[in-house]
Amino acid sequence: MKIATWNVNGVRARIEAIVAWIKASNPDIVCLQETKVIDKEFPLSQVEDLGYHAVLYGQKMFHGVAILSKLPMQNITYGLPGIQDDNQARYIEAVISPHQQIESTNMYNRPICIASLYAPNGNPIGSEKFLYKLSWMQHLEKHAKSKLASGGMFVMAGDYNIIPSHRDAQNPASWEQDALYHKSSKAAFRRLIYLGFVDAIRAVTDSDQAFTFWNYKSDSWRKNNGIRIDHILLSPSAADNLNFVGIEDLVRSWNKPSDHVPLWADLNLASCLVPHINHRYCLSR
DNA sequence: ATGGTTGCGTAGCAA
Repeated sequence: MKIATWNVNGVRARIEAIVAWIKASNPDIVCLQETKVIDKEFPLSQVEDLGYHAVLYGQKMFHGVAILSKLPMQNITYGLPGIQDDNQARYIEAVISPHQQIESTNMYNRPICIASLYAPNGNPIGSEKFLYKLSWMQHLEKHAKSKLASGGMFVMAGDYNIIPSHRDAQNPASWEQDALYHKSSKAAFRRLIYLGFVDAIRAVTDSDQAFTFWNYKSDSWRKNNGIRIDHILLSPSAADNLNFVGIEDLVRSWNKPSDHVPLWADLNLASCLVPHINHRYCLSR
């Protein structure tokens, strides 16, 4: 199961590129961020024509997240749990794989929970926006901890707006006064890792060139002045089934690109098949 | 570089 994430910077401006990329990449699940559109104006028919279901959590002008999936989705959560009176559409979560029986066996697929998130940018440092970024990350940590407690497969994909380490920027020094690279931001990301998540990219490479974002300004793409701020975090049971990880960086060279590129992780869910349990006593870990 | 670019929506903010 190929799970992709892409901050598209405006789904209406990007729909042609999204359709072309989906046809080329054929993901099973797509987490979108910065759709910048209310739900009724989302270009739904164009993704449905490609065979995807969609769940949407958008708002006017800013932010906005969505999940597209070839399989139907259940138990949708709109907004990051625990944030009161949040007026920013930055989180949506859905459960996929409805315990389908595999043909002519008694094996079933385990459900997998997918989150599409768009964490706050937080600039400038010291502002209300910065405090909101750190607060939002605290709520994410709390929610993620409760999700891990179940032991089920959980994948958090999206734009975290955090550069985790010096390896994740072409020019780390230029980010030192930026909220994306502030020590409190990096600490918030590490706390997610400490919970037990696996950073999908770092499971497969130590490369210092694994960027997902290049600023529109100052010719950043041509100079490869990039950063890695889009991440796929895998719960332990999801990470156990990780096959491949990829960054579709060439999408950045397309006409009218987003400033972010798609990132994906492929899980071998065939190895996640579980027998249908009929026993009276069933031990879980 | 107190800048540089893009999307949304049509001024100026957010990134």
